[in-house]
Amino acid sequence: MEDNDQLSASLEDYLETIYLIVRKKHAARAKDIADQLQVKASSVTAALRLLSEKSLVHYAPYDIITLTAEGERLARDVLKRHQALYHFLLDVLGVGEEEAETGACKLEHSISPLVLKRLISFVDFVQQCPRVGTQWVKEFNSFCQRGAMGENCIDCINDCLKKVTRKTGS
Amino acid sequence: MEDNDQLSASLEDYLETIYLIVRKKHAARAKDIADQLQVKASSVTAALRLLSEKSLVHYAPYDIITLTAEGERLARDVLKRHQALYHFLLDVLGVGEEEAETGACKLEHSISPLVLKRLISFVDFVQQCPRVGTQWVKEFNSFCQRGAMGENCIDCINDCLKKVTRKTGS
DNA sequence: GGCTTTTTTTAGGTGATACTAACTTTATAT
DNA sequence: ATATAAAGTTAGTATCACCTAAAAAAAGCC
Repeated sequence: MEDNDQLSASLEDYLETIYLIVRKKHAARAKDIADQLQVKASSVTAALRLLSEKSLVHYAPYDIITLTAEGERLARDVLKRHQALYHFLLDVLGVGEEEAETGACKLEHSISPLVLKRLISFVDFVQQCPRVGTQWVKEFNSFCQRGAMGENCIDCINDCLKKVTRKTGS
Repeated sequence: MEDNDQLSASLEDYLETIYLIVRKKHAARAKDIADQLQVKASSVTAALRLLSEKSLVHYAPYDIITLTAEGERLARDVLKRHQALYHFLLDVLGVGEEEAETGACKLEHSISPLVLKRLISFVDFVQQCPRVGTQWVKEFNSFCQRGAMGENCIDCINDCLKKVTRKTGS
């Protein structure tokens, strides 16, 4: 009765898509899923039967589609991976929004729990750490464009120090 | 005659494995590949026929296996992705060696050229930038263990500033 | 209600990838 | 050198994930 095995990348995509549609429209139709994933309706039917066998979706022929509790849990997990990668790609690596989105879509299926956890912490750390922060990320972008370190490292660090001193007042 | 299409993750793995075996032992046998990739010998034969059709390996039944120039080029490319990810996971995110290795193996097939380029630059930048560097990476590790920012941010930045001032002598 | 359109399912096919089992070829060891 | 072991191939099967084409069900409209 239970699903021991991991989901395939494909089924994870179906789950994620259903979750997003349900969140927006209360329930999903096969057509919505097909349009979203750019597959034919018959492929959706096949996927729904597999997900139904694994008790991840409530599905009966011609009926409306929703996620089971377990299905929703897994969908949230996929989405969490997606968003962590998206933010890393966009806010740290500084690739564009579109590239961050497609990149997250592809990578989300092969990132392990530990790497995910670390990645989330890292984006958090980069944004929180006064030694780094947003300005430093911009510095990285200049580095990428120039292909070399900037000249004004000491000024950069000094600016950073001033900012922290001012903020904490010590 | 030419291969327009992208390689599958599976064939990339075969190519990468063959490259590594050839580099170590001059030529590869099907058995080596099967052992390395944890598949049965018959699966290797099938893969070799596909790679041979794409002119990526020199292959004849019962004969020894080597890569063509194009095969080697592609194998190096996979390996480059693998190593970039490995270093990011190990040296920046600070997951262990084993996790970095398995993580790189899984992610290497779904990373785009742009993200790859950025990731390589990023690891480089983190290691070169005086504002960041090795010490900061350690700081990130503490952050991960504690789950919160450290208390001594100003000292941390001051240390960093001193180090840079000393080094450049200005 | 009945007709048309849309949606969904079914049936059947393709290609990729791996498997098992049986067979062939090559290597080894006495 | 020849029997046995190891390595490699072939043939047939299974799964996954997509497709097309055609049938069935549901929804929308007069």
